[in-house]
Amino acid sequence: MQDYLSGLNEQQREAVLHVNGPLMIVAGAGSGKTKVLTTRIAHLMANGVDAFNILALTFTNKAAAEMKERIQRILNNSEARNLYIGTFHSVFAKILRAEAHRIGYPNNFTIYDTDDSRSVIKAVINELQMDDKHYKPNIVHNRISAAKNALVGPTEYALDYHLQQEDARANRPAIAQIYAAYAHKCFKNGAMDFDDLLLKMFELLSTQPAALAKYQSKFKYIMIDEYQDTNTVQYQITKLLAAMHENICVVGDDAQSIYSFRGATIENILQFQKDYDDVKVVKLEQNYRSTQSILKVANEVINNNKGQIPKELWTDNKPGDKIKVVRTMTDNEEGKFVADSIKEQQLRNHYANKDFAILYRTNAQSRAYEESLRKMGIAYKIYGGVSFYQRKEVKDMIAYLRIIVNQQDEEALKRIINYPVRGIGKTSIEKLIVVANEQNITMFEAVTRAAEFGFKGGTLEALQNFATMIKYFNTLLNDKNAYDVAVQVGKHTNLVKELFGDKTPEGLARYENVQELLNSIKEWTETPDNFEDGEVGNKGLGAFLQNVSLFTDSDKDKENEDVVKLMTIHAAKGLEFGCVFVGGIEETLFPSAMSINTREELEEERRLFYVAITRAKDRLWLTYANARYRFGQLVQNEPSRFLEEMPEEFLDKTYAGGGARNQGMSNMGTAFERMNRGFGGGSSGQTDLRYGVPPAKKPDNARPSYLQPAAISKPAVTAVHMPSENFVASDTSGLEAGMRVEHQKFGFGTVAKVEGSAHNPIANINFDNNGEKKIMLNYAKLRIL
DNA sequence: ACATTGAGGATTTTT
DNA sequence: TCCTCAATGT
Repeated sequence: MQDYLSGLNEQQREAVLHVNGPLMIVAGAGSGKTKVLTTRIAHLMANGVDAFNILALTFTNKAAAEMKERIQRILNNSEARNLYIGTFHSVFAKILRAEAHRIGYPNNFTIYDTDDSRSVIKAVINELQMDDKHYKPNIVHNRISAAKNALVGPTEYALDYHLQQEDARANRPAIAQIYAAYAHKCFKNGAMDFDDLLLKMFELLSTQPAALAKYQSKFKYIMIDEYQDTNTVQYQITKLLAAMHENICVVGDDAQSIYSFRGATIENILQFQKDYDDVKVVKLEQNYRSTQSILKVANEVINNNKGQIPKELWTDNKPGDKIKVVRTMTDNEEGKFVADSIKEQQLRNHYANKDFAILYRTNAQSRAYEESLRKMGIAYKIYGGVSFYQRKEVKDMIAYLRIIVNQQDEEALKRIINYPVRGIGKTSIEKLIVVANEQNITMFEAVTRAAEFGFKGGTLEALQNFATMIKYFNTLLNDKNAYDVAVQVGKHTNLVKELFGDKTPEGLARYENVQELLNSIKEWTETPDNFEDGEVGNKGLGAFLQNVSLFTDSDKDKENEDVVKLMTIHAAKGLEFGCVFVGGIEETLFPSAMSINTREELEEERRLFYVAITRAKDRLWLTYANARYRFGQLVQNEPSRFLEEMPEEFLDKTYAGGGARNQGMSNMGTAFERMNRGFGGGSSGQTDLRYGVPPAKKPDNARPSYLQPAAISKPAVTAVHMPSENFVASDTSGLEAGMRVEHQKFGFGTVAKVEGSAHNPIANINFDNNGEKKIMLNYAKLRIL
């Protein structure tokens, strides 16, 4: 075992060594939080605590896997695999898989993801004869989800005066009714949605004393990461679980709370000290990640929020470059600037692709970056967006697996009963649903007893064949693992064959996706699990499905792929990158137009901005566009108010694209004008004139100037030049052929020509003593004589 | 029963 | 702009 304490600073060590009693760790961005958590768990285990008695709740599965691995490395054994470590959702799903029968659910319950939930809600709305144009499923779902996260059940919802007023005011008075019907339908389907995983866990603990006692005594030590992002249910559950031993350690940073839309309440972390007696508080304030400039800017920004837990992040790291604040004309030029800058940084500072991240507020912004990166031939990967498991073909396959395991699952049944096409049309399906409701049986039972309900001829035959097939698959569950069953399903249903037959590029991709799903099932089947309490490494289909609904794309991320990463700021939480670009720092986008109505909303946007800034280790770019396409239309945006909250002395403000060069202050208009339109000018017609020159379009296949050999190979300096005493770098935006200039190293010379892209101009200069050189104007210091 | 076409709506963030 | 849903035709 390593000497795991030696690499810790004083506060970190304090947090690791305080193992008994409640502990709150306030961990600033980049302060070594994960290190403390993993070391603390390792320390517990090294001192005889059984891994089975430790519960660690993280924000993502990836974080959990990483922690497990680090603990394993510290302890140098495989005990860590016995830890209960994972997201709230996955840990509770696992527990519920053993306990669900206690609260009336089948243990092999299905987990509905967001799409499934919406689809069920839509069906419920239609069955209630309501209009799904007015009761939009996602609005209704958000409302129900918020209620569940606040521990408000359908009955309480219907009786709550304020909620009813709100719904009435929004002209959606029937939400309570839909909520009740939805909850009932999920129950009937033997299914839980994401929120139910928390809600039903709470129900289990609060209504089943035996279950409560079991898990209270089991989890002697509890750790919760990202505590600032927990919601009411999560809070109540952990309170119940920790009540017996009170060895609860929460880690969080109120400045990074960015999930209130999911019901998270910052109160949980602010209140922690009042919830338990003798809470030990440790603050981790030394940042090991970012340069001083980045940290200064971040601190300054977050100080605009009220009611923070007082703390001051500091660092021993080098000062670092100023933060580049770059304005472009359009979102496309923003994308181009970012791609150009990445290439440039790679050549100048030898960064690899994986050192870069492009972060944005909304997923829709990714397209412009994608296009530019593709044009430049830079490898990239987008995180988030439509996940692998949300693709139609993947969901179809999984729907088969779901109905095989749980025949109550009507949602899965509806999805595949006629896919691939087997002659069971819309009319028949509707009839089945009506029959099922009338007879109070499941839809699948209606299928198996189709003859009793007046189905005839081809339709009856199709239904019977379908039922026989599903029942056959079901018999396989007893002695076959998940992979073998899945392969059988692929064969017998013609699902794989059908996709294979489609030779269009999209069809090919779909086929590959299904193959990839099969591969991942195989991989899962072959990976050993933790063996515990009779739950002996179950590799059946049921166990697989429990896992799959909670997978996200970032979980299967190959850490070492050398690609530029694109993701939303939310998805970037907890990650760090050498170079970070944050795009779209504009009013209505960031802060989002939806979040400027209350102080709380605005402060959350600011925290989000803070999270974005603090992802960067070395270099940070903040970009914004004058105008961007939205629904196919070009709309103007003001620069974000957040830009004005940053201290000028750490900023390097430039323009890019649109034919404009780096502009000195002299061209920026009067102080009054600047103050009244924010930095860089807003949308006034006058400003636009300055950019009226069409950008010098070069053909797409043109080699970027900095790829030309002369720009890469380092020219040998033949004659050293001592700069003149009055050497001051000039604004080179107006540099033209024929001008006389002085360079710090190469001395005096004459400009032969100016070339290169608009925001990365390169001058060819004939130096008197050093011959012709290509000089990048954005970086070289030149004095115009 | 199924494919094609056209209109209309969508963008906040996620387990 | 692009995607989804509903109506229409075969």
